Amino acid sequence: MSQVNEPIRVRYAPSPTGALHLGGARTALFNYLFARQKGGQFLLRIEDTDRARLKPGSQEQIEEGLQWLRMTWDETPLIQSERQPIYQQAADDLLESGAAYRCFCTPERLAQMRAEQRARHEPERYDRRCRAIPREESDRRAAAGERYVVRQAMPTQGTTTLQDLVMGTVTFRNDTLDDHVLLKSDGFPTYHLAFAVDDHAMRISHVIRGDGWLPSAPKHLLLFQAFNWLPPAFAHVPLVLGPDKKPLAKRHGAKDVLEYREAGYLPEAVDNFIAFLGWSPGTDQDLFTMEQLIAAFDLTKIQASPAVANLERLDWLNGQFIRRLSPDELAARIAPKMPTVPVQTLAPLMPLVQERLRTLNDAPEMLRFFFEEPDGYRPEQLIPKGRDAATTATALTTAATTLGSLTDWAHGVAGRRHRPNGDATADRVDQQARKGHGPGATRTRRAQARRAGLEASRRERPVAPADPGHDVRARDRAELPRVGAGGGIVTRKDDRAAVVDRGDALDDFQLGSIGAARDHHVADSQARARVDRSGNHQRAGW
RNA sequence: GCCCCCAUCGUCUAGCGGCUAGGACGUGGCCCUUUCAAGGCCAAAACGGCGGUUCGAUUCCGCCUGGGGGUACCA
Repeated sequence: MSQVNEPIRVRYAPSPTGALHLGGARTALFNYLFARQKGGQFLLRIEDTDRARLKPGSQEQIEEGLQWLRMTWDETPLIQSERQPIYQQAADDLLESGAAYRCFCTPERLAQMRAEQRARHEPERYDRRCRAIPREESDRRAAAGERYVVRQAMPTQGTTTLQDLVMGTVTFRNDTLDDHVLLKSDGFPTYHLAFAVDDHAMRISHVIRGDGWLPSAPKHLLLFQAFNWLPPAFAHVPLVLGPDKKPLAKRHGAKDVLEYREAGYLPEAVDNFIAFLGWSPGTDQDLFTMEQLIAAFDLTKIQASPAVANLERLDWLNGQFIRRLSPDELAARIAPKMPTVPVQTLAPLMPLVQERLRTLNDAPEMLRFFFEEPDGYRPEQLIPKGRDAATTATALTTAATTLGSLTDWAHGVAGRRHRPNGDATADRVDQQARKGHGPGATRTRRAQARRAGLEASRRERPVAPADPGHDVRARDRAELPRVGAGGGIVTRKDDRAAVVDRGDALDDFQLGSIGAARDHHVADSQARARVDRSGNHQRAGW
């Protein structure tokens, strides 16, 4: 079915009716990976034969999405609306050979016909009335200016079998095939005609497309046959569903892959994520560079069942990729998210956040205390549980004095000082699940918030809702200006500082929220953030 | 209604007649830890149902059920 020794040429053929969504991006990626692995071409075709649904700017949007995801195409995209005469000619050829015929039925008659078929519980398809019109009469009526469409004349018996690279062998009975329209009365081709004509013209070797096309695949095969053309190989990939098991691209999640860019996702993570929607290399490796994806990709390993997009996995992947960036690279990626901060200022700060980021958009909030005055505390917020105002004031004053005397604020990369991983032995003991709160719950709330933010296409994550009566500290964290998020990374430089932050009154405190300490920080962010880069931050390649 | 596709943990998946059914995300616990993370260890969690074929079925076949898609002068 596929050509022997023909060069590999594939295409992604969106219709410009909107943005590039995750499912479309995946179809494009599968095409792209296949082409690059085989040393073939990856082409673009704009299917804009439906003038009614066309959306201006959509093509640019789709192209930008593809570019962001690092999919580059070869050759100039083919625009179907510019090729009308070619389709006309193709339809004429089919008319001539008897593989198609003119249909003069009005939309009203067709509607009535279908209504009757439905009432009789019969399959709804064209009753082929016009197929019986003699050629001469057909020509005469057309010449007289009567409106018509061109329909494909399907064989009435036998079967058509498709060898699909993903779905396997699929057989259709020809008598169930509809004489569908090839050329509309406005002179534009339908998808079916344009598809066959263009894939032939573009010398496409493999058609990798959504499995929504599977039911019409036999018609397409028959069409190639009618033209006496060698058909391409087919691979119908199952669609991507949203969390509600409904096809993606409709109501939920980001409709446009570019929204993922806005939400702070790395293109490499998104590529990795969508590649694994319905495909798996069959190994345990789950982090892949584009090059590795190209090397590992295998059309025949694509799952035949639809995949549900698990956005939590994308969050995790994104964190993994962020951690693998060099600090400079990370700073460059974060820079657009913090337009008021020069990238050189950002760079030394990266080790403070690199281990904790899940999206780039988390960075401004984590780094905020470097650049902003606190927006004010209510005194009661500063008093830890079990303390009173007086002892708290004393502690804060002591902290301010001690920290204020420090001159060197080198950072030890908190949490990374030779800290052997503990081995947990007494594990299986007492695994009572504490539902509703605890660290896990906090994480879940965050993930939900992140997604909520994505849905709303907002940059800012809404503050996690308080959980009254349960985890007081978690609640406080949510309510306080989130300076505390940076608190822990406030530095400690030597034992002295350590003594201070262990000070009696401070043990339940987030050091970073201490204004005096913060002030000191703000005084000289550069010097202060001389970061220990010897840590675990060089992770080139994996 | 008719046609087509699909069916392993909540999710993505490995499996291609004999496996303690493996991995990942997420979840829970422990460890590490001044916070949040990250990391390490551990745990709970799946072959939709019924019939066949076979010495033996998650795996092959059929039916059912359940999803999904198509059924336009949309792509």
